[in-house]
Amino acid sequence: MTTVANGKMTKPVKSLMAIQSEVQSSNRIALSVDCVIFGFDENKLKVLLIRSDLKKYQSKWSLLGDLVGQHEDLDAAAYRILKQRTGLDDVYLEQVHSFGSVSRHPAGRVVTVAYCSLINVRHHKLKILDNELHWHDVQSVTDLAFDHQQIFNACYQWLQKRIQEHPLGFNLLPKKFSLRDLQNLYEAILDTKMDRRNFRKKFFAMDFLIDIDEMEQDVPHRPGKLYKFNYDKYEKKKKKWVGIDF
Amino acid sequence: MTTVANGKMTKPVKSLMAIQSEVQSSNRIALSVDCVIFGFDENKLKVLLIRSDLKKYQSKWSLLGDLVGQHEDLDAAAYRILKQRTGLDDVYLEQVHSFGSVSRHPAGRVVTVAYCSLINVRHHKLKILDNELHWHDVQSVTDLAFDHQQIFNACYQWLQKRIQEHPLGFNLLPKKFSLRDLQNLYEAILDTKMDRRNFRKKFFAMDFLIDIDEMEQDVPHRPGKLYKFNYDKYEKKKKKWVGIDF
DNA sequence: GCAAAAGTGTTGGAAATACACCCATGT
DNA sequence: ACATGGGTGTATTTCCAACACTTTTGC
Repeated sequence: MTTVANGKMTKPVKSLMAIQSEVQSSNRIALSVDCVIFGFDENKLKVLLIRSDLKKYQSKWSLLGDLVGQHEDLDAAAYRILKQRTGLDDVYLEQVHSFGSVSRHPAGRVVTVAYCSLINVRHHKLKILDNELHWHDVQSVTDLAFDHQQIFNACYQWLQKRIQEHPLGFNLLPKKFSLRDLQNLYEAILDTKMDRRNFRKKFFAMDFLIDIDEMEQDVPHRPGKLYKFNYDKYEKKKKKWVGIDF
Repeated sequence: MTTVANGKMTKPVKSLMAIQSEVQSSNRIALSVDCVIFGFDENKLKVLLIRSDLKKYQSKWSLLGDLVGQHEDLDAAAYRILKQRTGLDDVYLEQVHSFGSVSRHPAGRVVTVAYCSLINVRHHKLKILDNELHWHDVQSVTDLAFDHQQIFNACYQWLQKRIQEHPLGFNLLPKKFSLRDLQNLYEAILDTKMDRRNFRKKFFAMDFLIDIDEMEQDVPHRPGKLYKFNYDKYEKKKKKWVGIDF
């Protein structure tokens, strides 16, 4: 980081103190984290929303966010918000993008960093239901508060792209799942239909599924086999991708 | 954004003023932008670096950055830095990632947002050479100041992935280029060798190159044809990608 | 005429797609 | 017995990788 303000640089070197004073000057900005928390239930992709804190947006839904503390790592702030809202802490979480328009927040300048999290809805019951916290179908998410619609859209697109390249989807499923569950997940997220046989072939060919020799229970049809995802094997085999593909 | 600090939320709605006071409270953080500016020259991928401002890092190179102004959009800050350092303003620029470890900067808490820019070295002469601003081979970039090595690595990886999926590379080339130029660019960025015939076939099949019916000049061998990239056609044809590919 | 890189096609293998029938279970 | 979805195999097509010779220019 440099400290040029006008493009004319005269002193090649600054003392630590000179920079400290700039960093501590009035030139500081409120920084928040907003979490887009995806879940999967009843074969639909869901997202966690709350009612906006703010009167101006009282009737609108918003993402889960909070200011980042002075002495808190950015990632840590995201984990804190997740923990506070869902009670979970060992979850998938990834930074997606930062949003910093001057006028994005009515209370003043707030730059926000968006994080995506994928959690298993069944592994956790929402306990803190303040602000009407609950799951919404992603299809029905419109007109969020602030610029949260834009943030949500960016994260949803990110997810769609991401699950095609990385095995994130498993975070949304129970540890044991059937191939049908897996396909439903992909179809829901990508909003598409896939051929059942080819889907199956593809995943078996990847060789990251462990057959745990159990079957579905209480289904009104022939039960399917259950599998676990083999993270270790995936880590070892990750492909190096070289090819051009616009 | 909400304002819960302890996970127990009592008031479901806050006034704008209540939030304003939080945003304006001491809970603010210095925010900077760091630019990783890539160029391509002599068949090598280059990056712009300066000497660190800071005595502590006096012998080290660092990225080009500056604090974000109170009333400045995040993207605008990145464009400003580019303009100040390179004199260019109509360039490719994209946000990559934010870095927010508490201890990443010795002068205090500074969260930084990394941007990548791709510019054509020939279209611009560096005029402001303060802090020994100049181009470095990416291969030789090691041991940057602050956490800039980490930022640089993230941006370089981002670039490698990105040029395989999107036609960014053309920003690094002159408007008119030969297929050899294009292949050299890809080989330099991806640090690999490609088959000339297959490369050619691939790009012609994409059908985004315009044959401008000119030839290379002053080359000591048979001159190649020159092409331009057809951005319009690309925008129309962009593929929708559905497929699983870990 | 020689050096250096441009330009050009074919072939074999791998992967993706499309597609239809039998099987196991619950009701 | 029937309804529901599970499980499997094959033929076709498409895409990718490997590979060698002729052409044009400058020197």
